[in-house]
Amino acid sequence: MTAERIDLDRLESELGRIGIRPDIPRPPRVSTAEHVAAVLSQAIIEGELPPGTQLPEERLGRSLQVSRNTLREGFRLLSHDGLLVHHRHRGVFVPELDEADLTDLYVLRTAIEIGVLRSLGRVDPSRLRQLEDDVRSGEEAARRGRWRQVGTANMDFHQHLISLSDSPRMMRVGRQVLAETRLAFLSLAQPRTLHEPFIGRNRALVGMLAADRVPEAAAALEGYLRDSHEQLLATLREERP
Amino acid sequence: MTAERIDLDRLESELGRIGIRPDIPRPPRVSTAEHVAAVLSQAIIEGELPPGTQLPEERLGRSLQVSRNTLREGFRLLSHDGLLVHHRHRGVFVPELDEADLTDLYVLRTAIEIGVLRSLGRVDPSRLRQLEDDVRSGEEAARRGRWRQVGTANMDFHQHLISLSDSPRMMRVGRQVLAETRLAFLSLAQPRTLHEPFIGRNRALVGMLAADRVPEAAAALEGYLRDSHEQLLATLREERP
DNA sequence: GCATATTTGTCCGTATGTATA
DNA sequence: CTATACATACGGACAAATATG
Repeated sequence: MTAERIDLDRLESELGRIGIRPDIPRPPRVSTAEHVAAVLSQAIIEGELPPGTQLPEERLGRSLQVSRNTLREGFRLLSHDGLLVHHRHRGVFVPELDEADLTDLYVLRTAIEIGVLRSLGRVDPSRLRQLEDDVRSGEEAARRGRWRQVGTANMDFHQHLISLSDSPRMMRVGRQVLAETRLAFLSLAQPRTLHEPFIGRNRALVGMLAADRVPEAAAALEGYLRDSHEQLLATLREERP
Repeated sequence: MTAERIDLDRLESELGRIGIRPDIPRPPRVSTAEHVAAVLSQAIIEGELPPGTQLPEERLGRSLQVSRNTLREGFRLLSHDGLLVHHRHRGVFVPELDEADLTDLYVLRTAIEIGVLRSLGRVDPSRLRQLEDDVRSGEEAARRGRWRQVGTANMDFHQHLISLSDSPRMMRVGRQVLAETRLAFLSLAQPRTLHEPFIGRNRALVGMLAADRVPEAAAALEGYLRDSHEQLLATLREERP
């Protein structure tokens, strides 16, 4: 209980930095519920709200300056892609992922990412620029020891990889699964050992794509994801005996 | 406008058959918003609400006997997996899929279904029973000329195929993509030519799985989906010049 | 195990904003 | 252009379920 209170307090102090405030107008194209969902999503992914945190309607509504009805609409949006869990008559919580969730997540993630590469024809080199940027910013963050930032760059890399498919639905599912994966990483305490090995492998992937060796890249990615999954599982077992 | 009115009238008359009524209690584990989403989802998939239909809050709320707040929560749930589209300040509508949507849908669908087969080890024969049942009920419906029912059996077949993965997330995405695919089929007027060729191919797939020739089944499924996609595109172009 | 307090679930009324006839 | 219908968003109310002592 106390822990949750503290987390919510921290959220409240962060809110101005992240988003909603009456004096900071938001783009008029976005509904309030969607904006709420975006703010909370970012807070969760950034680790502002650790797994297990409850999000009480009344209090959070006051913090975000939205009515309970609107807040609940935002909750519905987020709970649908696994970033919140809804316990009927108890409220919404930041989910705590277990081993089964992790395995499940990697089954889906592998299907999506491999599916993208298998559906890809030739890759336009100009579209690899984003991937190269992500690799570079990952390397840069690693040099500075900012391991959480390395994780963010890595997620961007995979999101951009998926967007090579030009398929909005693949990108949507990809966004969901990557957000949940990020959640799994966040609950673990060893960002360095988790992220470091994959910086080089990301660069290698870009190389294969640039050389138009897409099937080779697909095979490499499959091993990559298998290794990442196993390492994540091992770390989870280590930290939670 | 007039057409939409008529459709809604039909929905209202169907509502009792489908679900909500004050005197018909629903399972107490399900929130009203989720129940609303389930009812609407079924109505859309069954073709009760043709693509393009608007769902006005006030009127539909009266029909379903729920408040507008609750209805809106249900809308948020559905719009998130593509069964409703939300036009800001205009309302929610049953989506009309175009060619791009169709192609997009099949990219995702292929990734999911092929991903399932590729992640599969040996298949427990007892788990193929559901698939066999779906094939049989498809054949039966075809004999009777109930082509829409053939379509339903086909969707069940693919849902059960995906559930072989034992991955809740794969099954969730599968449900979404299959529901949208069903929507695409519904807007076309040739259920027979669309469904007939695939009855036999479903049976063949079960045969390969039963014989533990999973990679062969994966290859067959890939061709299957490619053909289905092309046929659907051709029909769409034919019916909408 | 019970009584109480808190939180969620659901509904209603209303004021405002927006798109369309 | 105005008129109208509808969605957006808010706040209050009460019932129902859960958590707390």
